[in-house]
Amino acid sequence: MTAWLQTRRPDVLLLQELKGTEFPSDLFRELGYESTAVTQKAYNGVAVLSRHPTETISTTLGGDLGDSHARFLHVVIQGIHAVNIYLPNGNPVGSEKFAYKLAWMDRLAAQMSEWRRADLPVLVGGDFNVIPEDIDCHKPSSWIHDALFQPEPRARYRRLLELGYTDAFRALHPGEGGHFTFWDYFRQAFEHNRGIRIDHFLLSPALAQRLKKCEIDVAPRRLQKPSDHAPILVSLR
DNA sequence: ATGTCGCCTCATAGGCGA
Repeated sequence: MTAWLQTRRPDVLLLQELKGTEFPSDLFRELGYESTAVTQKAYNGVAVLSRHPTETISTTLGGDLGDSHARFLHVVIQGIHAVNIYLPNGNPVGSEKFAYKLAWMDRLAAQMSEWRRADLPVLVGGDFNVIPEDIDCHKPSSWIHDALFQPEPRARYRRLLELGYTDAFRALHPGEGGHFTFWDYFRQAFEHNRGIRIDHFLLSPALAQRLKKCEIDVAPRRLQKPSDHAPILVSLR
């Protein structure tokens, strides 16, 4: 990951699924990045790395004071509200975890609606754990029983777009299938490009106007011991 | 149902979440 960081030198990097309480801030500082991390033991965890000064606005998603999962981090960097999310997976369908996912998405919609009312320049990025459309997976029939593909989370994802947010990748690549950000470790899924597009950047109108480029970098997925996700990059004017 | 990976613990195997 540090090799990738040094090669690509993004201004900002949003990380999800830290899965531990240790975060190597010193390492990233040596590479020129300040870091803000929200962690918990074993599960979840999100962090923002930035080459520019970062102001932390919130480390929790509103709407449920009893929710202690480390899944949300809202910062401001160079006037842009960058919100890093690790949206609940929700499997198995119909479980308490599925209900938590839907409730979390309703809370996110409420928050994103507020930001729209205030007309803030907002970028929400991260692992949404939602396959928005059929073209965002290699074969819909393989996913019909999965929480990431259910009508309810997909309707809630569309609701976020209806609030006025732009799916950065889809806006620049309309109708293009075969572009994924996640492939299972099983059965050589990556080698066969049997994946899903679940990591997204949603941009408020002011930032959507500045959208220049959005690409998925599949190269890290080919390395030894890779993450099951590939990074998605967005460039703004 | 299964496949793989990485974390955790009443730990060196099995459960859990992905």
